[in-house]
Amino acid sequence: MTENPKPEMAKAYDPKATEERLYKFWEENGWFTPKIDKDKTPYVIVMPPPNVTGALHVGHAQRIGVEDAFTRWRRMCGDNVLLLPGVDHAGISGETVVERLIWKEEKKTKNDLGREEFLRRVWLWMDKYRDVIDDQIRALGASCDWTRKVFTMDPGPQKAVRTIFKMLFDQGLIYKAERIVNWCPGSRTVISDLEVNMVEEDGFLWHIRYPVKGEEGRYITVATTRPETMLGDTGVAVHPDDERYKDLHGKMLILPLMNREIPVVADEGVEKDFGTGAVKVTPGHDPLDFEIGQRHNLPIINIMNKDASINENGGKYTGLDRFEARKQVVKDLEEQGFLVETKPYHHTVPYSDRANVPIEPLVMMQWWVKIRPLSDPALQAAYDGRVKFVPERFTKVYTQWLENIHDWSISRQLIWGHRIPVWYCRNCGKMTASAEETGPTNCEHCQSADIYQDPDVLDTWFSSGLWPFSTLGWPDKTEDLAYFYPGSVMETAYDIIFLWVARMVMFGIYAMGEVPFHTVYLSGLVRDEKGEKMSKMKGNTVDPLEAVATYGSDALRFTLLTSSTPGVDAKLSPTRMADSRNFANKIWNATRFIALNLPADMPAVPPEDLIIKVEMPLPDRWIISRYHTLVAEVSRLIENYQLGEAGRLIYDFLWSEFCDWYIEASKIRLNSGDEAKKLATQKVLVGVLEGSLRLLHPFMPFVTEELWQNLPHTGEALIIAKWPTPGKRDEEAERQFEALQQAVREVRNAKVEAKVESKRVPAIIATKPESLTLFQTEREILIRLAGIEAGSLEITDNLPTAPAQAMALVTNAATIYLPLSGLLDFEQERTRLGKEIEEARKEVEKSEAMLANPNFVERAPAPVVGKEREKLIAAQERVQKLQERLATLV
RNA sequence: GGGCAGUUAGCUCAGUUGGUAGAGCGCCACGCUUACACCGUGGAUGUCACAGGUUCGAGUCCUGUACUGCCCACCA
Repeated sequence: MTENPKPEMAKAYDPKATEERLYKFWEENGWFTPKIDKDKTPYVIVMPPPNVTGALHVGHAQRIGVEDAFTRWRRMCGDNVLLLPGVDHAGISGETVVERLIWKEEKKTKNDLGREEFLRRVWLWMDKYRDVIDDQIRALGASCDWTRKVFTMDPGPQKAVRTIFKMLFDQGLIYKAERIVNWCPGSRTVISDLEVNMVEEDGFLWHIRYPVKGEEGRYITVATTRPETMLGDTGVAVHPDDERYKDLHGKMLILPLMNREIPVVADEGVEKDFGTGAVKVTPGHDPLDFEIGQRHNLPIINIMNKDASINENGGKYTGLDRFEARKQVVKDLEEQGFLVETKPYHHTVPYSDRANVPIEPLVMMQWWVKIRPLSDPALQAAYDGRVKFVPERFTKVYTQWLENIHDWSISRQLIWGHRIPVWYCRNCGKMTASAEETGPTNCEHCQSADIYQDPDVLDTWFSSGLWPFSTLGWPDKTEDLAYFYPGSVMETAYDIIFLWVARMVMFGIYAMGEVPFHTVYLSGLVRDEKGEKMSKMKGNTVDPLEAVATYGSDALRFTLLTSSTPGVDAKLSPTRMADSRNFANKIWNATRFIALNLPADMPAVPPEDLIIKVEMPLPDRWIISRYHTLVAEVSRLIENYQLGEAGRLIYDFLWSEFCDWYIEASKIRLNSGDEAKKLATQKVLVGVLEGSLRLLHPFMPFVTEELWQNLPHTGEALIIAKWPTPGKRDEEAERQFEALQQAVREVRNAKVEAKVESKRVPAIIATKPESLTLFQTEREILIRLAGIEAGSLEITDNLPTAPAQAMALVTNAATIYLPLSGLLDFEQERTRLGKEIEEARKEVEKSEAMLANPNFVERAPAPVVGKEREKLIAAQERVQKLQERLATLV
């Protein structure tokens, strides 16, 4: 194994000094790379491949943190774990990035270069940049198997794409059709419905009148938000039942500006109550109009070029940009008296998610996936629970979308991407699909060699949908595929359930006959401090590498994991990251304290050796018991995907219980001079800390590994240490220690309240008989932690007369007198006791009321009622003792 | 138009089988106790958005309302 050179422990934790070294240590020892082993259970998370074109943002950091936390947890549980990394070629944005670069440097377009040359350039760019984000993933500590890293344009995934395309094509599930599609004039390609955003805008609703042919002075007034499209109008539609227009059905209108005759048609799709009740029909440029046109056999006139300028069908407007044309059309209509009115109108406009410009609906021939045969099984998988969502509510989001799904347009008019593996025959005109890398040599129908390939490429999400199995070698029957498919958990953000998750399920079932993962864990979005979505344009992004540099990788990860709940957006604040950094430093110093004083031959204390024995000192029994509780809780929470809550529990345990109480208490025995006691204590210190570090490792991999290496241990590394199993608790010890804690807190509190200057105060403790032994045995804890003057401390269960010049502190197990001779202000003490009595009385009243309710006593579970009775008795005793004391102060 | 979340201490948020509200930060007061000032000790602050209901008991379940955010949807 590769050695991990460890320096002396510094006074504060320095992430920079450890992170890179440990990552290398883990990776070089092969712990990220699972070996196929039939006797072990595989656990697989295929990482969502980030786009090559962008650096990682904190959202990625969060997801990678979640993925790696589950991965590390299962690895420690003994599973054969694979976290598979990859990169996506990012279709449109990949192409755009390179286009811009070439334009900037050479003032050339991709058309100037030609397909082959442009592709060559893209590949050059990709080869240079596709490994850049690897370093970021490493910096975040992801324990992924780099030997299996995949790029969506690698030969494997390329083959997978061609293969599934051919399968679907041959079965008629991929087809070509002319339909109205979303054309993005910015990217000059078709995009799918999911890539269209509806953006609210203030626009206008223009009312235009169309003269009725042959009826001088009669018009139909239509309303439109896009007057320029009238150039392509081939009809006007009204509702069949609309009395206003009934006599006009079938009549002809004269289209203004174009002087074309267009018919009035009656169609159910028109809303009578909206606008004027009459709709201009532009089948070439509007989805609804397209349908109406189909129903009434209206001609389709395309008036736009690919860049959304008006084409030769636009009369005098030919060559104008669509927005220029709009102005001009409105102006002309107004001048010619056709414009009735212009109303301001707030509406939604479809924008291209890719280029951030309004899309243009166009009628075009494109490739489609006939989706129902794929979506129905994917739907079924969610219905019957073969695919579960965390949180559960997203199941409905998923199913509702699939229930209403439309065919998927998969062709893109781009160069960069998976090219459609279909060849056209110039001889017979038929199509040949092929999965071969080189394509077919002849038309499969007429054997002609005169064939050429479709120029388009596929939607990026087409290849992404194959990711869970294309990464493992499909369609080849590889060992990886047989062993690691299906995966376990798919972790991603909820905004790509449709774009990605649904398609993986569809393709997974189609190609493999089995769902690609049993659980979909959905992270929320990470927002900035104000709760706004982070984006480069707003400039409010947090660079994970900067956060890592400032606070450390563990701090960033711990913050992201503990400040969020699955599926809920989280705000990232620097103070939270500082908290987490402080936590890392806290456990660093706790370990430093423990490790510093250990004997050289100190044996390892594995968690399974943490067994409570009756002869152990109380603090040992207490902390071990608390530790076992923690193990059980944390394990349960992680199994239920509640990483945040699990992380918080570990934080509280280590900071509050282990550091503040156990370590402080342990100092007594460490300094006692008794070597046997010292060693016994050290064993518990080491054992509990080591076990807790195991629990914390998935959350803070770097510090925990580093600290673990500094403690006595068996095994090579924490990353491959065994996940602890909970042992037996000792509830009696927990109760006793709590009694001690209560006493200590009371004294500390009293000292502050009475403004005692001296560090140590005298005390007399009158215990209940059953607590006498406890207080006597743990005398040193009281002295040290509460700050009691050792020489004066008297512990008895038989105190004939209470000291007069003393504060009296009443706990459940004892009354503690602090004889502050001369310092005690009687008036103040009476007031204090009065307040305490009042508080205790309130408790008594509350409990009494509950217990007086027969319904509560009869119907509530026995333990709940019992607990309430105990509370009542304790409170009553408290009131009584406080009153007695108050009486003596008169 | 349909759907889904959120609304808890000054701030950021936890609170998953309904048992009577927590953490961190911030604030106030102390404190260099030989691991840690990236620290320790103590303290203050909440009709858990609002209105009903179910229940012995509701921050937690049901109904409705308000505000905020998100998703889906072919009203020109």
